[in-house]
Amino acid sequence: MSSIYADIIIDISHEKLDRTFQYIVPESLLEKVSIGTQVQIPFGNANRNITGYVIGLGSKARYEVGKIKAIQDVVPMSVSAESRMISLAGWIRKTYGSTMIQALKTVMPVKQKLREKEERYLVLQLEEDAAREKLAYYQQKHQTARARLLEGLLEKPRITAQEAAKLFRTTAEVVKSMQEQGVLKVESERVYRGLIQDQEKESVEAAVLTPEQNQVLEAICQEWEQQNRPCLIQGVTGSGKTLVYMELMERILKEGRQAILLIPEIALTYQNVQRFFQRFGDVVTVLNSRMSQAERFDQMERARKGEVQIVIGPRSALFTPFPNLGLILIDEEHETSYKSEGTPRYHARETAIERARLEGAHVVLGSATPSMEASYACRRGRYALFLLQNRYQDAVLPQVYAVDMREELKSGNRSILSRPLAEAIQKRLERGEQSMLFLNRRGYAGFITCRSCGYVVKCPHCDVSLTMHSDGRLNCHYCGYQTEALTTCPSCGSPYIGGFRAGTQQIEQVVKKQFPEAQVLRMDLDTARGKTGSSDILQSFARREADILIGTQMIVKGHDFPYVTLMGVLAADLSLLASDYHAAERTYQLLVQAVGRAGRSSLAGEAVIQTYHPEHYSIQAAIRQDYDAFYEEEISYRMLLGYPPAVNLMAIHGACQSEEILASAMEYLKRYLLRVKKEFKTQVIGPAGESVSKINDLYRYVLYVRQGESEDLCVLREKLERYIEINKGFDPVYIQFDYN
DNA sequence: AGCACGCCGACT
DNA sequence: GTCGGCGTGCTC
Repeated sequence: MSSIYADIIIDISHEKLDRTFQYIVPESLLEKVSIGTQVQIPFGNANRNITGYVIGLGSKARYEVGKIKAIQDVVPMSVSAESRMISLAGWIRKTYGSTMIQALKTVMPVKQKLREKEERYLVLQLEEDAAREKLAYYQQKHQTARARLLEGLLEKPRITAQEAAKLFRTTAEVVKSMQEQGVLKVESERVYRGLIQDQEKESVEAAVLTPEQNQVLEAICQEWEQQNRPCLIQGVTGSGKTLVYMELMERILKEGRQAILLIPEIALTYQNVQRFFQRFGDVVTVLNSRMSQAERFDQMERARKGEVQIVIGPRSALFTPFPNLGLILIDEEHETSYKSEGTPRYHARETAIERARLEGAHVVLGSATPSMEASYACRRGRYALFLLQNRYQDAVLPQVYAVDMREELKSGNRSILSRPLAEAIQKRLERGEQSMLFLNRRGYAGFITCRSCGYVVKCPHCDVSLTMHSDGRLNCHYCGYQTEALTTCPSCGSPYIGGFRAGTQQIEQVVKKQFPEAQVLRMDLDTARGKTGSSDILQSFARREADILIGTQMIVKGHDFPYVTLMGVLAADLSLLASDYHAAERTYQLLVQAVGRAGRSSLAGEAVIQTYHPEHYSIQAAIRQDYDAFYEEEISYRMLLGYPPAVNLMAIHGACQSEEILASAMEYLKRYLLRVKKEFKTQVIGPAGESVSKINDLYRYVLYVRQGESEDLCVLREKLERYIEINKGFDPVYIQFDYN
């Protein structure tokens, strides 16, 4: 009978120990040891007793068997935040496929950065004379390491431990003995960084809920007590979801538990979180991606110690180590930023639900345009659905018109602005109201093509069209490659080569030309650079310093401008052209969001949607603001074509420098999949080149596995991982798995 | 991180 | 000899 071995990570924060060690699980502990268990183990030459965490179990030894020691003891019922987070990492590993170390690093960004946050300073404690004397003594005694350090300290009496170690090659022992001799002192700075200036908690403006909001609130609390399914609040823009969130938080806080609010990165602005500061004061903290690792870690530490009760932040805030987590709220649940792009490719919604399950917390999702996944789950009874249908203070939804750009072209208008939209802008200018123009997507605009032969200029490293900037240079959005503008077509030599479609910059030029008297602001990735770039532009617009704001996605997310009464959507259907199955969903969501920006106050709003496909159901549904109609159309389409959420889909991404090796590797995978197919009732599609088939000189292929019913895809993935590991031929190929 | 081991100059 | 400090390498 063979032993069971456990992979254990040591609870010491040092790069050298940032890996697993294998230990034998003694038979007496077999029952008690599982992934996430906290254990006592002998470590090092002296077998000193330290704590570790089990992050994997297996029956084969990867180390000289005689040298593997045994686990000493299991720490009983370890309820520490760590061990719960390790269980969560285990789930992420199993569900999304990655190594345990990678999963741990997403769940605990702590470990590897721990050293950076604690700035330890070495401070000279002696007077100059005494120090010189000591230095002479060290030199005379040939205590070279101490002499080096002391000499350094005489130059600069306060130095970080890190710097000292690098400059004078000191070791911990030297520092320790000099500290004991009273030559120097170790000061560790424990100042929390990344705090938003403390905000006075305002004398409780008694939050008055509308009857509808109150009803939803009570219904959710009831659900918590009964089935505790994830709750989805589907509320039209301006229905006051935030108020409901705050009430829910209030109740959780009263129970002595903590809450996490996830919001999309792009909506993380000061004005959006200010309301939470006003209501809850300094028990709230905000994380964002502009913060350094160290700053974020400090805030996580405060949460762990119970100094804060509410954390607001993007996807990664989901892993805040609260001692007694009660509620996870996910605002704008449909946003794509909740899906991780790196490894592991976890989804915040699913991961939140798992974390809540592990810790006995609640999950509440909110959106005006829920993802197909969430709505599907509601209709299947896996989530509970709550509706908020009335806009706050009786604001009315804007009037929405679609303009068929084909008709415009037929009647001789070749401008980017249709005549109805131009007229509407003119009216706003006369009335002193504001307009916003939303261009559906940067990157689709500004292709360089030859009008003679149709050649499209592409990046030599990536299979992506280059886009032209205002200085005439050509840019690749994937790898950053830049080149001079072309004057003749490299393919046919024709001089008729140039920009074709409009980007935000071109629209700005057209608008300025057509409305010379108007003040125009533009906001896109170029103008919104830097820490304050985007909020400067938005604030300036909010102060009515401009009449027209032109921008990409950024301008339609969560900002309220009371004097905006017109929203013009240019190229509404560009996102329909994207080649993945989310195209219609994205289009609908963007349009509804854009339309919702107009007329958020007593002034009546209007939205004009310019499109080449006015008959498409996503555009039709957006015009009528009819979510259910959109959902029904879309879900039947997904069922028909076998796309998620109706069907489970797993993508296997392969990348390799050699196209040949990649192609044959993917072919092998396919054959393997077909062999095990009967067992799993799957359908295999591909392999095919990705929509962007080459990035940074790596070729990329994708293979899809489709599966109707159960969660067998995970099992299949694990089988594949084993198959790939065994066969050396896959070594030069990067393979990544992705769900839905 | 903490510990042992081998190395080296200094002191009894 | 042997003591105390230094530098290196290892920890399942």
